[in-house]
Amino acid sequence: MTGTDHSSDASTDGVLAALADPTRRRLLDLLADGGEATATALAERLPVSRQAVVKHLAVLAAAGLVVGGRVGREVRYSVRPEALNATAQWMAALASDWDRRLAAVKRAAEAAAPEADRG
Amino acid sequence: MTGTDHSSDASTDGVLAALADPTRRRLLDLLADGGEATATALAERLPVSRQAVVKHLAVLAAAGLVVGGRVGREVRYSVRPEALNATAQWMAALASDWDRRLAAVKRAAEAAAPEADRG
DNA sequence: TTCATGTGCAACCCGAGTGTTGCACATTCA
DNA sequence: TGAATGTGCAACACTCGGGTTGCACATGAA
Repeated sequence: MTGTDHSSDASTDGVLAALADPTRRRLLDLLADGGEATATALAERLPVSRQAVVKHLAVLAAAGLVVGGRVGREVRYSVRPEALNATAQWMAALASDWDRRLAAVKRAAEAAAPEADRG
Repeated sequence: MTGTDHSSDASTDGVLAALADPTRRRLLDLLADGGEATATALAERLPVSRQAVVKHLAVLAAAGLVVGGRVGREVRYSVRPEALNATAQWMAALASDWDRRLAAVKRAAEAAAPEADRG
């Protein structure tokens, strides 16, 4: 029962699912590079239709990775680092947790049998 | 052209895809907690069949997140932190990259129009 | 050898996600 | 006002991932 459950984290869940798709990562890259862009403009730089881009942006927005604001008749999207930062930290914590446990297991094994059994 | 393409990273790609699924995250948690386990044992602690677990473990192994070794007639899986660490760092780098760009954009905007246009 | 346990492989089902197209609505500009 | 541009919504097709079941094969124990 050393368990700290990392498997179900409401906010990171959406971020991980969003980042799993290559097209969405590409969108994030374009947005991070350009600072701001509309779905129509982004679609011109990708091999998919505008509607596909819109759907991807909706997923990214739901995950908190981007935010879109209306300016006149267009909707400009931009990147939002907070959610990504949070997930990066979650991941780093998980990794160090694994390291901790593995080190503990290794120590236990060595303590139980230094080189062979010793009576 | 400030672009540093984070969107297509061969190794992180698999890790992100692997982590996108809740059942796989749960598996990783069980493995990190128990240190080592077989697919059959893991299936008993999850609401899915052994075969489903086997498939998930294959995905995790392909991503480098777990490794399985045969011991007699059973295959024991354990967690491997390296790939996770690498992806966590990739993600942190991406996040700080976003921060950098956004800060630059903000400075540029403020420099261009301190409070209003000034001729 | 016989039985139990654990794994491997294959076929199959099903839902969700990705992508498309078509059209209606909104906004800007001539 | 009308034309151009951009967005929103809906229906549809298709693939793929997650899950299941069934059975064959391998290994350890009695």
